[in-house]
Amino acid sequence: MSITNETDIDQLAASQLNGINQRYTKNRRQLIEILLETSKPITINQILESDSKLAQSSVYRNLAVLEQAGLVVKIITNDDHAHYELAEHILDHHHHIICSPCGEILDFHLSEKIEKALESSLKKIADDFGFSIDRHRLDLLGTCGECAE
Amino acid sequence: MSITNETDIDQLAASQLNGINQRYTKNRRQLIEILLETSKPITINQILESDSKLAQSSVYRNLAVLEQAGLVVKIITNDDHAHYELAEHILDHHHHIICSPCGEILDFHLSEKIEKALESSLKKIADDFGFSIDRHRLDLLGTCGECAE
DNA sequence: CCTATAATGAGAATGATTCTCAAATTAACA
DNA sequence: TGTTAATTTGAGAATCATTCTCATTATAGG
Repeated sequence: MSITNETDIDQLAASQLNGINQRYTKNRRQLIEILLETSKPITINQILESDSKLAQSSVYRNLAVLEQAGLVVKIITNDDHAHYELAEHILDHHHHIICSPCGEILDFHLSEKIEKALESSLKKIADDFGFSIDRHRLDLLGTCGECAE
Repeated sequence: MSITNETDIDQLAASQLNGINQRYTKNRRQLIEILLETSKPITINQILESDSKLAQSSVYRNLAVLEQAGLVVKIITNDDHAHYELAEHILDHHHHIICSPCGEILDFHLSEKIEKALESSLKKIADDFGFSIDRHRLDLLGTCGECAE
């Protein structure tokens, strides 16, 4: 499942924002667009560089709102600078491969078979711990080819 | 593989610190001890509360050194406050179940079968991306029983 | 026991993120 | 299409976890 049609995303965004009593404003729409154009998670600084008209404080605030609405996911690594990308029901379920030296993050997919096995395993574990689970995340930490040279 | 004997850990710590030209001092030993006593990842504040004689700046500095030496792992969630625990060759390979509301982190284990399947999958993926991998991490994000009430 | 080198502690500095508040925008309705 | 009330915005100040500084203390190795 993955949404690529612009209108669909706008409707979805408006609806999910509405669900938490927030408006789908021009600024918020622009953030969604920027994230759509990028194929990998990006930092606030990268967002600011991509359009100098954006106000830093608004970007922070709006990404937080979009995250609350479930439209955007904030990715924290051991690096400073959080990264942001669209939620999985807009992109699709995937995981992250992270280069520790340079901080770059790329998306990868697990085979459906392993993903399924993992999920059922995790469900059982969550039950044992008395947790209700929102999501899982799987990261590969290492060094990219460029940084290794 | 898991080390519980105190002497063994001291030898290991001394050796790994020595490997990066660092000493196994009383402060660093105490941090290792505190982490050994705790069965789950803890924050710097929790460490400071457990012994008021510890200097905050030294704890930060020494945890960073212990991390470089490969003795300690720093865990970043979406919460503020990083958590720390002993490295996997001292404890054992495991993953984290995180309560988003309260920030608590607990350890869990995957069945050996799934863990193996996952690892071989990840190895292939890393190759495809031209990455060399240090480790992987798998987190379950949700709400613990207590926070759900 | 000396000496050179590394570690410590207290507090200052840093920097990503959050907060504040006046101005601009928007939604809803007449 | 105006009017009004409520929300969002932007610029800069404030916050706070973490890192840095530097004088003092501890350590290793002769």
